[in-house]
Amino acid sequence: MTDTPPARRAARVTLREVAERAGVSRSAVSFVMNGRTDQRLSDDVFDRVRRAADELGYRPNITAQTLRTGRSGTVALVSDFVSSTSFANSMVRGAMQELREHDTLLFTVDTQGDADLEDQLLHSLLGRNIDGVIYASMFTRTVTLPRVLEGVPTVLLNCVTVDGSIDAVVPDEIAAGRDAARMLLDHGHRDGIWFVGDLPAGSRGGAAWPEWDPIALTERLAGIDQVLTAAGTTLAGVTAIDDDWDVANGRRAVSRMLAEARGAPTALVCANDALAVGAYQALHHAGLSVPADVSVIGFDGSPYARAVEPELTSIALPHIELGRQAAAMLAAPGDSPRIERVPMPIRVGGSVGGPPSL
Amino acid sequence: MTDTPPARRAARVTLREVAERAGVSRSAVSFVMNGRTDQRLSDDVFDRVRRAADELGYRPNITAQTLRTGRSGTVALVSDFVSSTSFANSMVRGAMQELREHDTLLFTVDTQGDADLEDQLLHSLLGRNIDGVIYASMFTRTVTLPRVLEGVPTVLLNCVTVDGSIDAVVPDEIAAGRDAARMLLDHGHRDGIWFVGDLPAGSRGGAAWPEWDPIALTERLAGIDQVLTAAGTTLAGVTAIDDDWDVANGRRAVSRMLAEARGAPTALVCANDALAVGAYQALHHAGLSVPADVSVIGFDGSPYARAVEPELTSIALPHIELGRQAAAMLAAPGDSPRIERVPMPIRVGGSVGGPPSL
DNA sequence: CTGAAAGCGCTTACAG
DNA sequence: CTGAAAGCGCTTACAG
Repeated sequence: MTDTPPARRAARVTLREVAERAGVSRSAVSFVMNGRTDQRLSDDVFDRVRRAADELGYRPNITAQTLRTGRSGTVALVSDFVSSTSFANSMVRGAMQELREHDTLLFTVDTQGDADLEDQLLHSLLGRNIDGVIYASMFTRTVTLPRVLEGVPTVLLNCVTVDGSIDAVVPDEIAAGRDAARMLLDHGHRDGIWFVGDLPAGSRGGAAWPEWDPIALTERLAGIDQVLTAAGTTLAGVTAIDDDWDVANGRRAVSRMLAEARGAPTALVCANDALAVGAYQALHHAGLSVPADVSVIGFDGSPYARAVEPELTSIALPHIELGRQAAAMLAAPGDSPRIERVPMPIRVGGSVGGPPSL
Repeated sequence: MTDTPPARRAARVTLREVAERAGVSRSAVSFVMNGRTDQRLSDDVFDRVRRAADELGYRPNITAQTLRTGRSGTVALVSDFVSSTSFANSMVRGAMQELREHDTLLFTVDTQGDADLEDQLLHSLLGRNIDGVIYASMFTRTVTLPRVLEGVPTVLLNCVTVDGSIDAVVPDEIAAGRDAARMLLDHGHRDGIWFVGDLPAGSRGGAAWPEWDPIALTERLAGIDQVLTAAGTTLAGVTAIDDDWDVANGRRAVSRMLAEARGAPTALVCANDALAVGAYQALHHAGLSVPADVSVIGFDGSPYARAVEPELTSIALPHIELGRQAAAMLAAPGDSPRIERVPMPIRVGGSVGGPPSL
C-alpha cells in the first residue's frame, strides 16, 4: 500500500465549505452535524446547514474528529485465530452486529498466538486511537492480558484471566456438561455413560497447543460429574484422545474402547462433534446403531453434526451470542469486573434415545 | 461506545517530547522516524532521536499521520457475509496475512447483502481514510460496484463485475470442473457420470438469494462438459436441487434419482460437499457403497469432506489464496483491470474408484 | 445566540 | 544541514 494515491482525496467536501455555503460559522456546522441542541442554534441555522450539507454531500472526516477528540468509533477484535479460521468465527459476526448499534467499526486482527506479532499489532491499533479491544481466543482458556492493554478498555471473549480481574464473556461449559448428563439420565441411561475425549495423561491443551489450558474440557466434565453424582451414579469410563479432537482419532479411540470395555456403553458424550462423528463410524463398524444401541452427544454445534445420520445431538457453542455480549460489555463499561457465562443451547438431533435394555 | 474515556490518552508520548529530549527540531524527529535518509541528517542526530524515542517509548499517532498524509495504512474487507460466517471466511485470513507484509490493518465489515447498510458502512469507512477496499462475496458471482467506491482503489474478491472493468480474484471454476471430469475419466468412468446440484428450472441463485447469479455452478458444469465432450461422451444426467445445497436435499435428490434413472450411475459429481454427504447417505440406503459401486466427488473442500467414510474427494475453494491475492493486488496497483483465476486444489479422499464393471 | 481562535499530532515545503 | 511555520479537518472553550 505504499504507492497508491490517497482515496478520493480531492473530492471530499469539508466542513468549511458547508459553513460557507450555509453562511454560518464552522462552529455552527459542527454543532448541527453533531446534533448538539444545547447550543440553542436557531431553527433557521439548523435548516440551512442541513441543506448545505446535503447538497454538497458532506461527510465528516472521521480521522480529523478522532485526532481532535481522541475517540475513533473503532474497536479491535484481537485474537489468536478467531477471525482467520472457520471454527469460532461467528464470534466476529456477533461482535459486528452489536457494534453496528453503536456506530462502531471493527478492526480484525489475528496473532497466530505469536506474542511479538501481538505486541506489534496492538501498538499499531493503539496508534490509531481505537476505543477498546475485544481480546478473543479460539478455544475457551485462561490468558494473560498483554501489558500494552493496561488502561485500555478491554473485554475478554471466550477466555478469562486467572484472577478474573478483567471483564469476560465465556460459554457456560459447566451448565453444558450438566445438560448433557441430565438429558441422558432423562432418557433412562445411568451406568453405561462414557466420556470420549480426555487429554492424554500428563498433557494439557492438546498436542497442537501444549501450553494452553482449555477450560472447556474440565468444566464439561465437572458438570457431568455433578449431575451423575447427584443421581447416585458416575461415568462408566473416560477415553483419552491422543492428538487432535478429530474424526479419525475419535473413531480409533471408540473402536479401542468398545473392544476393551467391560460392560457395553449405552451412551457416549464426546468432547466435540468431530470425535462424535468418529464415534458414529466406530459404532457402525462394530455393528451398533445410533441411537438404538448407543446414544451419542457431541459438543460445539458444528457442521459435523448435520453430516451424520441420524443427525447428532450437540451442545452448541453460542459463538454469535458470545461475540455480541462482549461487544455490548465493551460499549457499556461497568465498574466491577464482570464474568458473563453464556448458555450453550442444545441442538437436538436424533442421536439420543433410551438405553437398549429398556 | 459513547461514554468510554479515550484509551490511554494521557499516557501517550508525542513527537514534540522526543524532539525536546533529543534536543532537535520536530522535523528532524519526523525524518528519523520515517527513515528519510534523503534529508542528510547527521548520524549523531539519528542516534539521539532513536535513543530518545526508545527511552520515552514513543509511538507515532497514526491518526495524526493519516490526517496529514491522507493515507491510513488501513484497508476494508467489505462483503455480504464473508467475515460473519464460517464458510468462505478463510478469505479474511489470506487477506490479513498478505496485508501484514504491507503493515496494513484490516477493517472487516459485513453488509448482509443490504444495500443501504452497505452504503452507510462504506461512507463510514471512507470517512476514516481507508486506503482501499476488498469487495468480497461469499459465493462466486457477479456484482455491481457501489457508486461510492468510484475512485477508491478496489479489488473484487470472489466476484466480478459484468464488464470485467475492476480488478478481481476468483476461483478457477472451469478448470475445477475439468479436473473433476478428467479424474473420473482417468478412473475409467465414461457414460454413467451424473451431476447433482443443478438449480430448479427457471430459478437463479438458489432460493435464499434469488437475485444472485452464482457463476460457480455454470462454470463447473462448463468445465465438465468440455472434458466429457472432448472424450466423446456426455453427462448421463443432471439432478436439480430444490432449495439449499444441504445434506437433506442431497439425500432426497439422489434417492429419487436412483429410483428413476435408467442405467445405474457409476459416478456422481456433486455441486458441493454437503450434497455429496447427502449422496453418500442415499447410496448407503440403496445398498450401494462408495467407491466400489459409485464414485463421488464434491466441491468446496469443507469439513463435510472429512465427516464421511471413506473421506470425500473434493475440489477445494482456495479461500486463503483468494484472500491473499486480492490483498496483494490491492497493494500493487496495476493499470489494466486484472482478473486472476486461482486454481482449486483437489483434496483426494477415498471416494473415487473405477466403475463397478471394470 | 454566533464567530474567531486554539489545538489535536503529525508532515513537508520553505527559509535560513 | 536544521528549524519555524503552515496546514490536514475537525471540536470546543471562550469572547463578544
